[in-house]
Amino acid sequence: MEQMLTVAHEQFARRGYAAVTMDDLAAAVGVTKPLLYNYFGNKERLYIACMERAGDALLPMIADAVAGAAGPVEALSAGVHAFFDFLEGDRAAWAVLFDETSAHVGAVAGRVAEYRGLLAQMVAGSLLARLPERRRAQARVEVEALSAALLGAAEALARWWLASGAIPASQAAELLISTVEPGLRLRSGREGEHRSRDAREGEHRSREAREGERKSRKAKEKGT
Amino acid sequence: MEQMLTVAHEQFARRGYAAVTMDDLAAAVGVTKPLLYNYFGNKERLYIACMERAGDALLPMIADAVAGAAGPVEALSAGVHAFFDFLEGDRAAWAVLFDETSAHVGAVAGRVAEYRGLLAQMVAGSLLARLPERRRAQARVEVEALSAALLGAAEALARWWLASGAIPASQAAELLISTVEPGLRLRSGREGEHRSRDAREGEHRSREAREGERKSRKAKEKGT
Amino acid sequence: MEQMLTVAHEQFARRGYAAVTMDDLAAAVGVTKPLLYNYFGNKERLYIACMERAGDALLPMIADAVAGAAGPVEALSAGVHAFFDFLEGDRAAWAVLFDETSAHVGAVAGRVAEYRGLLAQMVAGSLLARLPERRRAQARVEVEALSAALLGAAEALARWWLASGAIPASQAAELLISTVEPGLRLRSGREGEHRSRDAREGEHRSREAREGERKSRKAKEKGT
Amino acid sequence: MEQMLTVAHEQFARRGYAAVTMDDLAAAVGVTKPLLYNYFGNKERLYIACMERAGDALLPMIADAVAGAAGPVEALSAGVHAFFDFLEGDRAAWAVLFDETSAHVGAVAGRVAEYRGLLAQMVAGSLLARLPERRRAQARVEVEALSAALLGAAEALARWWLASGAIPASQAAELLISTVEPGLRLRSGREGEHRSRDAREGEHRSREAREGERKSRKAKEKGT
DNA sequence: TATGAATGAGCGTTCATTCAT
DNA sequence: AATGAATGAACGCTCATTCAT
Repeated sequence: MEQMLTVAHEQFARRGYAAVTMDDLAAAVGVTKPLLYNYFGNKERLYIACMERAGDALLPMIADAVAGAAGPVEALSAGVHAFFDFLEGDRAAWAVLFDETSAHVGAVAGRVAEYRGLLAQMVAGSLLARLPERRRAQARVEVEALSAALLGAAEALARWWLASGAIPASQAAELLISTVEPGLRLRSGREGEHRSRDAREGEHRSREAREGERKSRKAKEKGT
Repeated sequence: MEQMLTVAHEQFARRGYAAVTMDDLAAAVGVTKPLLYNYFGNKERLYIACMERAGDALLPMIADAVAGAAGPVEALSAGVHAFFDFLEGDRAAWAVLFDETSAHVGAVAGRVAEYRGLLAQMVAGSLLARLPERRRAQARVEVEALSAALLGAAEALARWWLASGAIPASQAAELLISTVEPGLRLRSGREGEHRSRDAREGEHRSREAREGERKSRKAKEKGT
Repeated sequence: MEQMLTVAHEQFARRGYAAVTMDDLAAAVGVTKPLLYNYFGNKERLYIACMERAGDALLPMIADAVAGAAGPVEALSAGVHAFFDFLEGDRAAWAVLFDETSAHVGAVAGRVAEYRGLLAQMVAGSLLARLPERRRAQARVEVEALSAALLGAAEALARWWLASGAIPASQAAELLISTVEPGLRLRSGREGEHRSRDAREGEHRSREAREGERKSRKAKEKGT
Repeated sequence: MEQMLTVAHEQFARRGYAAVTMDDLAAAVGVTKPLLYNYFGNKERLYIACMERAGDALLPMIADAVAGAAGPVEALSAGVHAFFDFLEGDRAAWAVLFDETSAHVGAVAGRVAEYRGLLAQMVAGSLLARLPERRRAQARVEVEALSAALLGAAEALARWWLASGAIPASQAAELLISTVEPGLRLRSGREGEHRSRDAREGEHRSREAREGERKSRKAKEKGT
């Protein structure tokens, strides 16, 4: 059962949903097709099971990273790093979660959207947290758009990174963060309009601090 | 012939390459399958024809916009705006050009990669233009990564925009531009060596520090 | 019209009836399909037209050769030589006349059978001519069988000769003639009752002997 | 599985490779197409399977018959009889093995050629066995041609016999044998240099005479 | 007379899915 | 709990053939 998922995951990730047949899978796992159907019902549900295993590993990782961050800036950084760390750990997981080959397949599309939505919410949450309460409502749409864009950037960068392998995952993450961070800061500043010079400077300082926090928090988790 | 492409384009965009059958297309166009084959040879080539029509409309638009810009900043802005203007004019074009449903289909994959590559080159060109000659070579990899990320952001934002339609295209474009612009400016400044010594050292230090921390953490994990 | 036939003939001969499409033919001739259909009605009839051109050239050649021969022996020789001369002059003609790729195609089969039948009749005529009037009726079936066998030998030898080209056509013809001539002479002699009693008995004996040997050997095998 | 082959064999034999569709076969067997594909992969391979069943039955029968023969004369006789015995046992087998309807179909052509080649080799072996060692090399080409002719005669006679059924199989076999035997004996004698000078000259003369007659007659025709 | 444009019918093949055991 | 055997439903593609002009 566990091995079925593992093998299926690997196959889907490498060759895409449509290109993998149930015969292939059965042969690769070393069981017969009816067994696959007994366990997973149909191909879609098998794929979704793979997705969920990956999603249920990725989302908490990011959620924890974000939740453990001291402020919005740190949350973004921690989230992106968590994302690339995850990829580094399981390159295939990514492909199953976000490969759009399956995006048009009925039941799968919903599930993919769901995961994307959860991620987007988390990103949006981070972004909104930068804003003072009273601005949030009116900025919600823009934040939604920015979340989508941010996720898209992360996905595309991840794809590039997986394909080229030219730089370390953390460097890729840093690249993305450092590119959007100033813009986001300006935006929240503008939207917030009330930040003191101190806060801005403090931001600079607190970035290093946050990194440290993130790192130490993760270390603790392992110990758990 | 033109109508065939139009209808096929619309179908592919809406339902994805794999989900559209030649029978569907023939029925939708109001002709018979053999006619489709007479004109386009096979399904792949029909899809590619749709893609090319879209690509050959999109690429020059962006290229012109970028070429006509006064400087790097304006180029980015003009390019992104051109991209969203294009989408506004033909929403489906986008999906056919970048829907990954077809990415695993032999001959199509190459063509998709080609268009993506051209776009990425254009973006990379804009980004590199910010750098003084002698820094370009060593920054090339990072620029490649940034191009991928930027395109990903634009694609994702476009997808969101097409799905929600909540804001005007130009506003979506502006959102993306204003988010990445400051970061890109900082980067090119830094890489261009025109920054104050302080800024360079500060950034440099904190970056190395973070990297170092993360690395040591990961090393420890391995030991576990 | 004449060129159509020529090109079609060449195509059919080289690639076989089924493998040649009307599109191929139209393209090879340099006209459009409807023209082909105007002239020949359909593919079958076009093929038959090719066959007839070849058959109407081959049959008279052989008929003349046979008719001009001094006696039965010479008739056989002249016929076989005429056959191979014909092949030497137009190698493709052969393939269209006797390629069995088309043998199962309705209307063609009949026409092929017709030509074969005419040839067989001519051969049978030669063979029967060796027999005195009153024996002909009772030998008719055997003569029919021999005709078929002889034609088959000639066809197969022709195929081999066309493929290998190892010896001149006349030598191939001579090979066939010299191999069957003695047997046919013996046969007509025997049937004609002009053979000495010794010859008849000798032949008879060896025949029974061979039969006996064969049968007993088979019986032994069964016991194994 | 066995029944599939049997039915397919019968269909192919009766209607030819091209005329039989997989749908026909499935319906005739009483199963569905996918099952056919499960077992045989594709149409070609199914046909080849039929051929092999026939070939693997025919070849050993002939090989054994030839091998068990006392001398060259007996080998020929035994071989031809084995061939017709085989046909008598399974009339359809023949058609599948040698029907040229399939000769142009890629993978099949090779297999057909293979079987023909094996048979031809056996025949050629019998014929060569008649010759003294030192003559074999130079006679090889003629023997090849004779093998082809002999096989062609047997095939054609078989076709005639299957179609007419006018005489017993063994009589058909005997007819062929008695027709070629004397000629082959003469040939091996001549090549073996054991013939009397008279016989050789007589043969030689009549041969040249025939050639001369033929040639001059043709020359006259041209002048007409 | 000749064609550009179009099609009806069917073929080989595949795949997710399901019984009977 | 697991399978060997089987299938319904399409799918991409081709070909001989025919109108409208």
